[in-house]
Amino acid sequence: MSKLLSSQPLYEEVADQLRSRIFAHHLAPGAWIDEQSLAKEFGISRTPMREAIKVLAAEGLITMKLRRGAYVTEVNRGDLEQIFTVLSLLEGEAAKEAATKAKESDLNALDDLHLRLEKAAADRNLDLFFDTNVRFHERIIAIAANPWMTSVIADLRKVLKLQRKDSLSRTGRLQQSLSEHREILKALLKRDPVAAEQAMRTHLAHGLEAAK
Amino acid sequence: MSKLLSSQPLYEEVADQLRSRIFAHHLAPGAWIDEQSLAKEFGISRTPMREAIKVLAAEGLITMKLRRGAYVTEVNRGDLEQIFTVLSLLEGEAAKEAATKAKESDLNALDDLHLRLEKAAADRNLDLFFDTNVRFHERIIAIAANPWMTSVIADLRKVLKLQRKDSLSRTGRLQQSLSEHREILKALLKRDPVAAEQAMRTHLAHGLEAAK
DNA sequence: GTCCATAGAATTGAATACATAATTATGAAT
DNA sequence: ATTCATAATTATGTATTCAATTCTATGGAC
Repeated sequence: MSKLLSSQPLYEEVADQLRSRIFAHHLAPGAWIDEQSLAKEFGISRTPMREAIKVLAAEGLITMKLRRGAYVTEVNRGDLEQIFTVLSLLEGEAAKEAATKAKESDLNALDDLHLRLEKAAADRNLDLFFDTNVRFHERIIAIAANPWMTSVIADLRKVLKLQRKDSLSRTGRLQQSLSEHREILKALLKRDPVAAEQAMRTHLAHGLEAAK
Repeated sequence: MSKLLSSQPLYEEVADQLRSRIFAHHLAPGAWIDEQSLAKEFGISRTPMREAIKVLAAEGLITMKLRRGAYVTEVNRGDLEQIFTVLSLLEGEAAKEAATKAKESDLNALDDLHLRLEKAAADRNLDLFFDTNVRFHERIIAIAANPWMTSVIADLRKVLKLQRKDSLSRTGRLQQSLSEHREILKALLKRDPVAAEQAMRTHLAHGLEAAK
């Protein structure tokens, strides 16, 4: 089945779809990736499927075992701690830099996002809350304008998504997360780098607690 | 040419060789990766060559352009600044954690490595100095024992290696680097996390200056 | 009935073959 | 002579085929 004139290579499209399946736990951690069945299901040959698997392996979502195939990566408590350690460092730095680099339009956008966050929380709309939360963080990272840092953070966040995201549904966690976001926003609006960094680090440290 | 019973997949072996060629600037930044010629030269088919290229692309050493092949990544001054920002954060954290986590044997090993470093400097043996320097840093990172952080640092350091490493040959830079290492070691031996982090950050910040 | 050995099936790894898009070269028209 | 169009060549992307190893199942021995 030859795909013509696609704007992105087939293996990337396949990688996207595999990623979605993994995040949706349709392919659960520890599960074996049956490249033959999946290729048949996608209507493609094994070649682009194998290339897609290698992309996800490089991202850490898939673990390859020599001559024994590919498996969805399993992250344990230790991995989570280590990843959060790195993430809080990097996103803390991003917040710090954002405090000085942000343009007025950036701050307005963040203010708006935070407003949506408050609204989503008030409406108990967890999906929207989660989505807006991600966008808030991504916006701060974008303001720091360090593509290498951005890409590292993105990769680590992908690995975190292997874990189920039921943390926010915990009693009180949503309100706490909200108030932490308020602190971050406040520091950014005051253009206080140190406070922004501190607030972001605290927020992510609590994120670990919430992630079980 | 079928390779039997190899302990690592062919594409990884090929990736290693390609990496060496890139670091040696035999494949210079901006150069086109001719997968056909290279596969023929390596005596393999294009399949594992393409897989190896994807691995290096994930590491950031190679940049792929849709239907236009793969090229050795070119890093500019801005990239270097951004990468050093991330590296000094992460290796600073590694040094901080090493200060408390290190066992006596670790500290002895670091002391020994530093001695070799002083010796290499006295002998004006730049290659040995550079090699020992890398091992000193790697040892500290290993003590921090955070595989995710380790892997991020390793990837970023690979990208840095795209740049020629003539910085240490600069007048005085070698002596300065040495004295910075002394500071790091001193802080670790005193098990002072804050000082170790600070010393490592300073060291890497100067590394950027030295990298042109 | 359990354990080990061997044969078969299934699956990964690699090579070859083919299709499609991009680049280069050739040639005609202005 | 220069420019544009078209043909030939080259390279990438994908499919198919082949080889070799691992897994599984069957059968025999204890």
